[in-house]
Amino acid sequence: MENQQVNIVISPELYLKNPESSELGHKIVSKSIEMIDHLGFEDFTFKKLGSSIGSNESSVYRYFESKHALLVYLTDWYWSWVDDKLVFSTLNIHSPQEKLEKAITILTQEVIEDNSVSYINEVLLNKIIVSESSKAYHTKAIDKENEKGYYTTYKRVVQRVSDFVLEINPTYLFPHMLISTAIEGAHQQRYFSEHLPSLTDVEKGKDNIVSFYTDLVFKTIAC
Amino acid sequence: MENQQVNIVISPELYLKNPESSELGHKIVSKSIEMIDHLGFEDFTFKKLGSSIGSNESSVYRYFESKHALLVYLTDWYWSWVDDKLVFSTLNIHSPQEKLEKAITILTQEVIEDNSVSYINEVLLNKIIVSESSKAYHTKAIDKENEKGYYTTYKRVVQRVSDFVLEINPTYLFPHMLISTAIEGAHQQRYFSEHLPSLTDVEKGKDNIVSFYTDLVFKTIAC
DNA sequence: TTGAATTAATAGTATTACTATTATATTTGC
DNA sequence: GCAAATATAATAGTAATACTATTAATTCAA
Repeated sequence: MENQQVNIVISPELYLKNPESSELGHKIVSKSIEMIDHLGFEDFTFKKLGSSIGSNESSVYRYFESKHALLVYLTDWYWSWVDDKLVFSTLNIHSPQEKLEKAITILTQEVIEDNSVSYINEVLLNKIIVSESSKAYHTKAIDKENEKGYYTTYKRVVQRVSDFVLEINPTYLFPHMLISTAIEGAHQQRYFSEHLPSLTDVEKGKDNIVSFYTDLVFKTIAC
Repeated sequence: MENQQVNIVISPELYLKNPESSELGHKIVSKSIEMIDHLGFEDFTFKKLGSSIGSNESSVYRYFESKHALLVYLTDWYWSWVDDKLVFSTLNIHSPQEKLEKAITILTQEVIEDNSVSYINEVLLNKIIVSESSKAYHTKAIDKENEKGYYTTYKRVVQRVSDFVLEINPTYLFPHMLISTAIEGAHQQRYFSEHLPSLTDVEKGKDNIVSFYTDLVFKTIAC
């Protein structure tokens, strides 16, 4: 899986000019991931980004209409990448149980390898998803953005894994709630384990999050 | 329960001047809840708040050192209120199962009555918790703020209900993860049901969220 | 009634999140 | 190989934000 060829295509609604189409675009995406991870989304600005890639603010604005739009782009990229991993790694699994288990692992594990796409650090991107991505959809413009298709990739991921749930238990009534709870919950628990550990039961050095959500999902859908 | 006398005391770290100590303080808290619900946290400003209560920006700053500090205050107030409800409504329940069920209901249900504290609209405050409260702790200053005790009330709520879990199953290893997953998950599902419904299985007119999380928790802790 | 404290009014600052304009490169079609 | 189109850089500017500081007016309390 480490050498899987990924070919992620992002919907044109999510940018003004495709950052994949130029060297500057690559730098914008690459450096923004580093800077958002390092500064946090609030303190990250296009001015700082521009100057740290030897360019400037207005050039960044030719690619993304706002800071928020860039965060949505990064989030969508992440979910496209995860969806690819899901498809690829469940392709040859026939047992529905094994398939679901694999999917939950992919959705809840920490990303520790960075080797899929040259100019995107997937480890840092995963950290951004954990600590900043909820800001992408907690906005007053959510309904308008949803209509424009900003969140379709994430919905596709939830739908895909919900379908695995239904393969195991076709009568289970809440597969989407269960899977979105596991996805968002795992991110939250990762954030809590680092900053508010008394809200979790994560032990130093151990990663209980994957097994916690695997257990939770299988117990919940059992007949 | 509707007429329970609530007496919520907020830790002095969470304000500069106690908003409970003056009429202006009441107005600040009261109106900020309305305005954050209406405008969203990003578009809410102390300038707008000041002028809409017939006062001004700098007077608001005498109570709260920043917009963010006010959100943390409101969040803490909410959890103090919920903790009060938890204690009060489980006091006379002896069965651990019933106690936990009651607690999960309190934590995951939508607030639909506003009658506890005159100048605080609990219905709107609950809506703010659902759509804005994650911004309170997703900040680069989280560790410093945690040290100052900004999030102790929330932790107390999670601890209290985790203890109910352990009364039922003393060998269950992840009570905090389970309860914080249920709390945050319920808020998330409420938000999704309104804005990204395909991530949920909530049907119009029905409130599946309470029963979904009750079922999930009890199945997960069963031996 | 004096003085302390609270609040209101005003002004000011650095920064942000943009938009607009122009100049200079770079690429591309012919 | 060159003109035309396009991309980028540089600069400037704007309205708003998130504050701080100062002073004046009002209220409260001994």
